[in-house]
Amino acid sequence: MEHIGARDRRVDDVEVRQMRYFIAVAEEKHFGRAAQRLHMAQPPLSQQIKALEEQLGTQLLVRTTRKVDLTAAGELLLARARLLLAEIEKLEQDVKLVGQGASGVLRVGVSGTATYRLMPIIVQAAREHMPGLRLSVQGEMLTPEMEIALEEQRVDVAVLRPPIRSNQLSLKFLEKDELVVALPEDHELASRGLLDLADLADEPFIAYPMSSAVNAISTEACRRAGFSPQIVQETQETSTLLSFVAAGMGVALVPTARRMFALQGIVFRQLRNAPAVDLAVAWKTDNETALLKKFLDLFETPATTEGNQA
Amino acid sequence: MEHIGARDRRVDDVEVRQMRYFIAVAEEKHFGRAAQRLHMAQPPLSQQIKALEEQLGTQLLVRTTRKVDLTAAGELLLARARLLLAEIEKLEQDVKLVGQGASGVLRVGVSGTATYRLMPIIVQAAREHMPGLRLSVQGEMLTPEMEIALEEQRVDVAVLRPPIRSNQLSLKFLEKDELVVALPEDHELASRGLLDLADLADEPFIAYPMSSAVNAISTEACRRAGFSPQIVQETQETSTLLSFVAAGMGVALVPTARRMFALQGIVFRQLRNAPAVDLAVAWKTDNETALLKKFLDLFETPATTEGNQA
DNA sequence: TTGATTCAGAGGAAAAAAGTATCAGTCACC
DNA sequence: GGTGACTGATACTTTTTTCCTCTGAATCAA
Repeated sequence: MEHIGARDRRVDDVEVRQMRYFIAVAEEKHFGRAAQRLHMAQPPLSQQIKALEEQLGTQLLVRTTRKVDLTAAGELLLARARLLLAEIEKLEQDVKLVGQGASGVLRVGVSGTATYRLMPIIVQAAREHMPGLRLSVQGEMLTPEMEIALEEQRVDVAVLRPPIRSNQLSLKFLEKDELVVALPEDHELASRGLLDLADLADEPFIAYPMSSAVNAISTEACRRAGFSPQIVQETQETSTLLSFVAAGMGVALVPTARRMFALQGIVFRQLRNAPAVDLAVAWKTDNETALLKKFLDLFETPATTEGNQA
Repeated sequence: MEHIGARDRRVDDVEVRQMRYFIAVAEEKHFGRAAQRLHMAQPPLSQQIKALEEQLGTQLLVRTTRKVDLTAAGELLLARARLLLAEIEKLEQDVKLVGQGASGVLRVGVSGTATYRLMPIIVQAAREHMPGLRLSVQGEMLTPEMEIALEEQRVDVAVLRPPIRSNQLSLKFLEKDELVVALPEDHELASRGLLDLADLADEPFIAYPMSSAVNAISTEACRRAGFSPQIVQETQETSTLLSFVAAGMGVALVPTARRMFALQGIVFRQLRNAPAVDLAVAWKTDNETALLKKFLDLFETPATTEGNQA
């Protein structure tokens, strides 16, 4: 005899068409209207639904001549079938796109805070517009690291904070992020809405490493505000940095994080005349891959505020 | 005339049957054998594949009379169609279960170690407080995987290790697990009761993948202890990981496992100032099913140690 | 060149789906 | 309580789709 793989069944398969039919009926709660919506007559629709119920061995609808209702199983099927159809449509699109030649792998480096805020957006956009593209993301990097990685072609694109030293790289400005103050929630300054940098003159600071752009800007801003920050702890990872703040070890200046970590024990407060750091996307100028170009195009759409990017 | 909703298309729909056919051909790389496997003749199979290609407007296969190969689009379709079919089968099962009187089905994703320790407790609690609920559990997953699965609603709840990037998800803190050292029982350090991380500086490490939270925390902790772990083997499954340790290939850091594997050949040792990883339950914020709410309530009862969760 | 192998096409048979006509149950309303 | 309007199911026919058999064209090995 012959072994029949479970994958190769035939007859009693639920088909996409049946799911569409079921969704229509479930949504309209009315065979007639559903049939109309599907541009078909009512009897074959009834038949298909009945067949579906038989295939699943389960009653999906409670029919009276007066109205149609969903059983629990029907509700489940409705919810999941909708998702499934959406997935199938997405798959169709993706296959078409890949058929038209969008595919490959890009290695992306991302700087500290952008890892959590911007990167998911980028990944999402890439998924949408460049399906088949694999992104290999390395987060929580510092600008100098990324410069070297770009030059050595260990990454293809980097989301970093200018300025950069290298002249082999190209930059595209993305946005300007104001720095905000991260405070332990029980800190006395936490009760105030808007702070001056000078208010922090005597506070212990948790800071990014010296080589980071955020640190450079922060230190410079403090100097102008008339004090030199007392750094008690230095750390590269934003998540770690914020844990230190939560633990009450000090305060920190971090780039605006609109919907950042709902981190317990931390509050964010705005600064008057807040210093700001730029965010830009960088790539090696002589890298002229079609894939890279298309990826960079993803950054075009949002109103690319042409700010200064030094 | 009449507006046709995008959901209600007809003719050019990709059907489940076609996907099955395509998978067979793609796997066999041979129309004849695929047809045999599908219990049909070869010509109709060719026709269906051709029709599929036309519907997608994309070439999926490169045929010579000598062999069949996949295009990039074909590879994509193969991978995704497999997943899709698996989901459809799962859906069928779930609908049947609910039809037979289960009050509902929740799909749960669970991260590595929690699979063995916490999951049985959860399942037990669910059985007790929500009889009729069927849990469909997928274990040994990584946080990024689960995030995507939650967003795409392929799972309803996930037990994962923060941090998460997505902002569509909600989190509820569960517990903090200290990392312990897993050692081969004949290891020289096994004779000591409490270890320092620095003791492991020269040991070969078996580690979870880079994208896992445990790996991130471990690596960071080692860095602080003044060394960079030498990773000789990477693996996703805790059971596999521990087998490597048992085989004497190296040591590993794993989350506390009170009643973990009584795996022969392994001993666990505590660490001084042990790093810890959080465990949380996550769900898609806009999923407001009654079933999900009730399930989440199960996590309320234990004295929810309010720790900070970076 | 010949034979074996493999995929595609043509035309007819079988199966599935859709259409038409009709029936039977329920409810609103007089 | 009877009547008519409305709704979904059934019976049967027509149309469409899928599948099968037979055959042909292309490729490769000997």
